[in-house]
Amino acid sequence: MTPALASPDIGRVFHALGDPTRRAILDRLVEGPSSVSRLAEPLGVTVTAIGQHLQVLEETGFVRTRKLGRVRSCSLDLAGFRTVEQWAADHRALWTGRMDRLGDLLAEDDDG
Amino acid sequence: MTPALASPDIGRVFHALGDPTRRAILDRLVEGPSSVSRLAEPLGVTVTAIGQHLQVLEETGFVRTRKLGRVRSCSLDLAGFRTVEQWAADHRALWTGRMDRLGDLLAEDDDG
DNA sequence: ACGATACTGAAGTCCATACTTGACTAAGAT
DNA sequence: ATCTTAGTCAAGTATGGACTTCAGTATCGT
Repeated sequence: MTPALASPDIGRVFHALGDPTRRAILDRLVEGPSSVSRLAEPLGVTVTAIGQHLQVLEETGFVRTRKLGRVRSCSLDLAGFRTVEQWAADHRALWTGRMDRLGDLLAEDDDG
Repeated sequence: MTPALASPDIGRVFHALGDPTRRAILDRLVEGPSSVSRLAEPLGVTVTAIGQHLQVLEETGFVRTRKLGRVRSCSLDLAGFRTVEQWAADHRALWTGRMDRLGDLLAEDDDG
């Protein structure tokens, strides 16, 4: 629904992906949903730290969580991923288009 | 040569894009090459700061610079952009594929 | 030669943030 | 009821990084 450039904060999205622990969480969630403590286990950090990362990942659309009993189940959310893809699509036209035109211009200097 | 997932420092690439000043530099360079001081002017930071950002952007493949006389000419480099696109392509298969299978398995309830 | 311009390097400041600990609540197990 | 497990909240620490100033170096204009 939200059009490409209306993406609220692409900076927060990139910032979220800039952290190795958060990327590790996402890698783990590709395998399927997980609880907070099971996410923490292999990463060598406390569950508190994971909770903080999860908040960032939720706010940026990479993770969705739901609390069932005392366990919080975390799963991938594709919204954040689509934000990145949309950014790439927008900037592909902008960046490569401009670069191609530059190439055209430089190649055409025999055409007065 | 090296396939997608071998990209060593995707973290550095995302970190580079996470900063608003660096994204502003890239936006400016879409218009064409620029000197360091001309990049600094509209951004309200010192040329030293721009120089530091340029180093990050060069190391992550977003900017190429060449020094001509006393002026450093900065232009867009598509390598960094392609790194992001490649990451998106790899994770599209991984993420959406897995999500689709999950959807098949669970026929899950969808909010939203 | 002289001054102005364009940048660079070292060093320091300051704030964001990734992490911790410890006290707490809530839910399941016995 | 009690103990244990799963997670949360509030502070606090500490390291990284975005930025500055100041002192250079090199190049250009006159």
